[in-house]
Amino acid sequence: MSKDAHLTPQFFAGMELFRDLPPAAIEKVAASARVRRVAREARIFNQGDAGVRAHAVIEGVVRIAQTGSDGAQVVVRFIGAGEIFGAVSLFTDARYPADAVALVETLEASWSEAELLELMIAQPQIAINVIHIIGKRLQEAQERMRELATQGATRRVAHAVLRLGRQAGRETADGTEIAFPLRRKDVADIAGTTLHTASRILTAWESAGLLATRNQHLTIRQPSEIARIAEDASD
Amino acid sequence: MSKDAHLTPQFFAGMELFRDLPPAAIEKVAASARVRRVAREARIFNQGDAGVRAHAVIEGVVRIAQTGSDGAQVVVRFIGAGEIFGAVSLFTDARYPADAVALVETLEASWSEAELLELMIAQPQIAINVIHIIGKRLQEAQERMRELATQGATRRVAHAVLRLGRQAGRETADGTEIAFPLRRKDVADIAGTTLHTASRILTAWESAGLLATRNQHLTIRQPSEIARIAEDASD
DNA sequence: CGCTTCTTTGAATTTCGTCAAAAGGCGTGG
DNA sequence: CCACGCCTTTTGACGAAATTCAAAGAAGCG
Repeated sequence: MSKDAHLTPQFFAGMELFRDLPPAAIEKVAASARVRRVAREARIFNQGDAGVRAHAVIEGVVRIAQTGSDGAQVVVRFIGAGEIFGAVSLFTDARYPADAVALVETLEASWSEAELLELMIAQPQIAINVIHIIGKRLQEAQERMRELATQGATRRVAHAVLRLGRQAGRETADGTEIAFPLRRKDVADIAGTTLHTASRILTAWESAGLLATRNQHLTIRQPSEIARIAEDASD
Repeated sequence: MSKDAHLTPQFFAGMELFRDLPPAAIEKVAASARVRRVAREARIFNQGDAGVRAHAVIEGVVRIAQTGSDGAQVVVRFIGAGEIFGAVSLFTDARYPADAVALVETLEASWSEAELLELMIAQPQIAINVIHIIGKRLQEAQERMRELATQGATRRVAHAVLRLGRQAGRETADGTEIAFPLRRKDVADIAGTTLHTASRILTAWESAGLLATRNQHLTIRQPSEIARIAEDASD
């Protein structure tokens, strides 16, 4: 990973959070950001931690997962470069509602609640961007709720794979490769099923040539076929 | 229902959306609102409709439900007096992502995207309030996702009932009564199960004296016991 | 090369959805 | 006021789907 090629104001200007801001405001954003390098598998924050900050991934990937009192967990989402996380709880709880773990070595920026609030008052556009971002996530969450409530495991896994491809897909000769390592357990926790069921489904698709996994890296070879399964009520 | 006793600026000032605004701004809010009376069971908007506006319930209750391509649906939430709805899609889609149906006769206010945007630019506090509101909803959605993915139907119904009690509970001699009519199907669509399973569970609780339903009105008689079921991993 | 972590696979069990049908409530209109 | 019809709820039986239990196989790492 490049040392700090991304620590320029240009990077922040390209984030959805800071879209349509004047250069002077971007300077302020860059100046108040705290930047940290995080090792693979390291935790950026834990569910229940106080001292909430707003975070953004500069380079790398972060997994956001919520754990219940019984230990069962769901992957809420993966955060890639330019995306924000941990910001929802800023104005609500003062406690993080989920865990954030780096999937690969990651460079991360963050702002305190006071800093972000000040930026938003000065630049209402930032607040509007935040609404935009979490609005989309709320819609996605509601879709996933419907899927979980009404569809079988196979379709949910198909949706999970497609969503990952859309969010973190990289085109290769072989198909769409998902840019970060994914364990079967991760897929299961996204789709809302068990490690075992997810394994069976993915292995079956692998045998059928719909996708391939090599070293925890998943490649979608026949997106159209997986899309068909995702929509096929008989699965 | 009172004719238009709620159409005063005071009502808007009490909404979370317009919290901490100067009186002059509240006046503007009131002036630009379009107010409508909606009959029981009438649709305020349909999933897929264009021409999105931001809505708020002044009096009554609205059910927000999302329907999949296969017809299966989930109740996303119920909106009571003072709460907003339909606002998430404002900055994202230009299309409503769900249906809104009045459960009882309802008085509803709405603003166009342009109006709300103007209000937010002038008063960034409004945008911050929106973030607060949809942030809470996103957290709730993520909790429900975890429940749907990991818990059995009994616990989910228990959570649904408790959530309803918290949101729309009215204390009576008999216990906490939920302020609006609820069909078994509604409970099922909230909990993410079928009408039949929901009926079995609720009937069993009714026999055990944990709750009562009279004329589609549900009263929670033993919240603590239902809370125990909601947390009990063995259910 | 051995250990740890992840994945695969089989079999038994359970839960819940589906199918089916009857019973109950409420309002309407005769 | 009663009877009819529609909508909602209850209940039973059955079957499919997925979780759980169990164990072995593979792959990467030190």
